[in-house]
Amino acid sequence: MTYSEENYLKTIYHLTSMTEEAISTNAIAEKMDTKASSVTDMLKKLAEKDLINYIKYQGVSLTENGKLAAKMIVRKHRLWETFLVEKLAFSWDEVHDIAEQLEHIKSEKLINKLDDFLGNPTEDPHGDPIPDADGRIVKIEKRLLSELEDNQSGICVGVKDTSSDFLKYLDKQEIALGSEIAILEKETFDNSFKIRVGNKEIMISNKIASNLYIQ
Amino acid sequence: MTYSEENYLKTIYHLTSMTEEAISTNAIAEKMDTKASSVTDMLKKLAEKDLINYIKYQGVSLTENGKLAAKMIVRKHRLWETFLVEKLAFSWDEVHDIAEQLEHIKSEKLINKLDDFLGNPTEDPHGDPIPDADGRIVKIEKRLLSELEDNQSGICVGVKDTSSDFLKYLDKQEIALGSEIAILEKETFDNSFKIRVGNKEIMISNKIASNLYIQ
DNA sequence: AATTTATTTTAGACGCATCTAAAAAATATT
DNA sequence: AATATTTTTTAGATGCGTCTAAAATAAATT
Repeated sequence: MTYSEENYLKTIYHLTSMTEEAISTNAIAEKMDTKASSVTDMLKKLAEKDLINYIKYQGVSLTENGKLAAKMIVRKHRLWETFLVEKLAFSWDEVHDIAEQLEHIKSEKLINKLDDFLGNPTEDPHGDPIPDADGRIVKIEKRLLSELEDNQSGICVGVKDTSSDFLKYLDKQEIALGSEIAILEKETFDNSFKIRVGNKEIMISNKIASNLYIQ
Repeated sequence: MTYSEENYLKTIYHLTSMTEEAISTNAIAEKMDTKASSVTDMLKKLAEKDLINYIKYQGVSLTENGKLAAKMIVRKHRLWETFLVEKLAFSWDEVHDIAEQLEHIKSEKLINKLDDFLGNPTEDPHGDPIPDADGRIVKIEKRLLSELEDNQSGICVGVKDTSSDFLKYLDKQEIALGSEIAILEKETFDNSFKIRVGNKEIMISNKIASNLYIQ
């Protein structure tokens, strides 16, 4: 599989997890910052290789082959991210672009040895699950912070938005995976929250609360 | 720089270290298992970017820019090899192909952090020097085992041939970096050697002796 | 239901890295 | 020095992934 094919497959996989319906050509093009015509060309190739189900004008879905292949790319991405943060002391906002390159390295033995070296982690530095060598994923129970009510609390176990900007904001507010977060007050007017993190009290917008996973 | 440009540059760098003269198009083509016409095309591109000195029909040499760029690729290759052997427990005959991929990952920060993580090694698992972040190389004093005479001895500090076949042979004979090797007898007829490694006595051909570096 | 708008696909082009076949230049041989 | 051989370059083609512009289809609107 080429570098480009892998990127398409991964994108389709991620889009699939956000909706029940078939994925549209435009959705893929937008996510990959490319043109719809380029996407169409690639979809033909992926369908030819039995990685996606593709009917002209009807969008696509992953075949079992495609889903497994996509999971293996995600596995590599998340294991490399874990390596970068845990072993090389990168911060969680720096690792995405590098892992984006590392995920295309072809060697099953490498990735399995890396997995062992890291102690077979089940989640990456953003709280996202890492598929095992067979593609199995350990689902963790989690809710968005924005779904909590007054006086409820939980542990931060992941982020929905993994953009560098958002992660840097969290660093600034000293919110990390494992942080205990308690809702002190929910403002009904704009759905913002007054929360306590550690022993600090801060205000966060609903947008922030909608991107933090709590357990 | 593209993946392919980097490979050409690295090849020219390695060929340069074996001769004083300008590198021929054919030499590059043979080493890279490609056609001379493909090489010519690439040489034009590299010359355009001021990475090589190229005069039609006269062969090529690296510019200062090109030499530094090549050293950075070699640095990456050898640091990754070191990582694979030291941290992931690969054997020294398995790492070349994977490092061949990893050497193209683009991130200066990554490679410098990896360097630190490994303890700033000066040599890779085959005894080859690892250029530092500025391209400096610590030259180690070494001779070929085949240059020694009766009753001389030394420590194995590197291999000239890094092919998987040769490395596997060495593993079988229990010869590794750091092994003490003593010449018991040199056979003048075929220049083969009777040597002692550890507490074993074995016969090795001149070809073997000509690919082992001793200090 | 007809028409407008949006989405998706096709057709044809381009850059990159490669190739084959032929031409040009350098080198070796007689 | 002339000729033969080898090396290198050029010319033109191919596959991959991308693009623009235009055509085809689907969805939304009146």
